[in-house]
Amino acid sequence: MKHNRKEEIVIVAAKLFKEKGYSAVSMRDIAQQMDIKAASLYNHIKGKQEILSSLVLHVAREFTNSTQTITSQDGTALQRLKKLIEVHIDITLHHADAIAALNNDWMHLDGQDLLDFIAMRDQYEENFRNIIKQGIQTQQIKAKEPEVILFSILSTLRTLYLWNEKRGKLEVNVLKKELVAVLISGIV
Amino acid sequence: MKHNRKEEIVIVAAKLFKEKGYSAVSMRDIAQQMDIKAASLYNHIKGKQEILSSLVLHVAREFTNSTQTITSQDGTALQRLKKLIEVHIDITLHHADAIAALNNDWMHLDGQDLLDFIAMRDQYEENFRNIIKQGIQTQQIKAKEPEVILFSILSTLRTLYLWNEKRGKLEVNVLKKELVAVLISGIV
DNA sequence: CAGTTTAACTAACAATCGTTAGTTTTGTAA
DNA sequence: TTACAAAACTAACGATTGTTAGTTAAACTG
Repeated sequence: MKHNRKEEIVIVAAKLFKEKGYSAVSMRDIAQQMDIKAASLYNHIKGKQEILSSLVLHVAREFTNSTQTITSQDGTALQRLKKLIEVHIDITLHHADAIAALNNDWMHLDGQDLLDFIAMRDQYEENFRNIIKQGIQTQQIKAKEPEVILFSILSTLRTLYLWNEKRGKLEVNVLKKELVAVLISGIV
Repeated sequence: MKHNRKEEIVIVAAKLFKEKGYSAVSMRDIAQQMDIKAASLYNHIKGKQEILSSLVLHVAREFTNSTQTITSQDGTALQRLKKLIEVHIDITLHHADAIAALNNDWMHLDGQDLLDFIAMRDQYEENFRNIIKQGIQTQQIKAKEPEVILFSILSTLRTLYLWNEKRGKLEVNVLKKELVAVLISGIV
């Protein structure tokens, strides 16, 4: 099956991208990690760009779909926000390496892929922003600057992939509970 | 003065590094942005590595020194935490581009520079961690998992450089006040 | 077993990389 | 104006980059 081998390449590449970034990883680096020669990679993929766009767009779509689902179902702003945080944690734990590329290497996407990514990212943020605004309107959330709240929560969620390793003993459900509590109720 | 020209190079390079990352920016890119040829850069700097280490180590030292100062002065954990957030905001607003490199390109440092950076980063995190633990002991801070609190606040602060541009109208002191409130007291 | 596809290989390409050497221009001080 | 230093230039280097062409060995399919 071609698919398996291609997926292997993407997974291996993601690990390397996470450590050094897209530009600092050569096709020969990726090949070496798979115990083949660089030219052999091209039996399975079109080029380096395809590896990146496979990685980034796939996980970007997951985020976009999840957010759409949450905002289409009913629930208070706070319930939605909690769900959003939990979903973000789930996706991060399943695709830690891909999320590194999504965070740090998206700007190396080309042409339509780049436009698609930016559109998805903007839509995701807009959904997030609307939930917060809704929460402020219904007075579930303090009337702080919405952008500060959005930025604060989103920063934490986006960097979660880095802390996933250190997490170690912390159970997923405990992590969810603690993080939801800290982000929503603060620390005092 | 040699110093001025070298600083110009570092500033220009920082802006490019922020957009595409250290590895994706060539010496020719930097030179072009300064309207000179790449070879001319070497009249002022030793090489590409020196640009990176100037950028990263300088601002890393600022963070380390500020944290040391805060922990050496007396004050409750919460007062220290507040001060730490404010100082972090100040440094970020003054060195937004350098912080991009510090966050994303530190792994491309070489030899002793890399070791020095890691040591400073670890020390910074350890100081931060101790303040939080102190706060939990004195019951100023909720008895949540310290690592989750540390990770959450630090993620937000480290990503602040990205939101600095969008901040736009938001006054520095307003930003400080809002962010301190959100990070410490939560949003409900 | 024969025929065909899959996936590896070697070799090489044009482009670009960081950097060096040697030279010329520019600016300043006597 | 002459002398010197600073800072630009041209040209080129060896290494590495992503990628292609052509070939060979292994693995299915009839």
